[in-house]
Amino acid sequence: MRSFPREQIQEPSLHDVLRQSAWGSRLPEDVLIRVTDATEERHVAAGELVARAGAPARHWIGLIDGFVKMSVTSRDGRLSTLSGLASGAWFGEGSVMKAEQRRYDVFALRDSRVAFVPAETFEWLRRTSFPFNHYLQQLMNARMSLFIGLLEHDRLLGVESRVAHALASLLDPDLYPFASDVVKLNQDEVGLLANVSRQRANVALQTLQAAGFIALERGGLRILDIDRLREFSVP
DNA sequence: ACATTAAATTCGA
DNA sequence: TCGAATTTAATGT
Repeated sequence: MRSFPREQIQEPSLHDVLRQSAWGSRLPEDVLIRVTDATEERHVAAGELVARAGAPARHWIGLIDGFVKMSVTSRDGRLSTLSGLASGAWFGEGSVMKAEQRRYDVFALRDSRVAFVPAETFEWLRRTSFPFNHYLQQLMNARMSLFIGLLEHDRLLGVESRVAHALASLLDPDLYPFASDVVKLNQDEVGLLANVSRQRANVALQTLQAAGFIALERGGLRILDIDRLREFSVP
């Protein structure tokens, strides 16, 4: 049999993960235990679906660890990536609250650890917990600014700015409380997020590197100046 | 689209 | 188990 000398790091338990999450940290322990018990956890391999467009939304979904993209396929089969989601992201609350079908496919871009909070539990939290509602408002507000900013960039700005914004959005503290400055995305995946070809993403990334905003590494990059990256705006 | 380079995997002692 | 050889993936132009 083979042995795996490298990856022997113990994963934190689901309960610990939830307790440290942006919303779980606001809840009393007994509530959190109830939520943990109801929540199921899955590992999703890179390339697999986390959620399927058209399926009923029965869960609020948390990305404990990994990277995931939201995308839609149009009727003629064209694929468009709408947004990437990094570790610590909680999403899908919109469809759950409206008790409707999922609007987007969610694909794992790398192996991911995912938590599924049942809709009933989610609704119970909404009915009973003030702090949880406060968190939800903050989350939805952060998402709103993200998408408005996205539209703005998409329509008015050039490729380097779109790439810059796509990267900056991955460090949004409201959406990803535990984000590190190391973004483990290859240039292909950066291209997907900014809606540009891999080759063009490469050129844009090098421009951003020359400006001192990021440092390129193999298989990823390091964010050096998040503020200037966020504000970077050229037509 | 092609060339280069870094990383991962296989192979042979 | 070590390092050289080969394959594969990411990057740069």
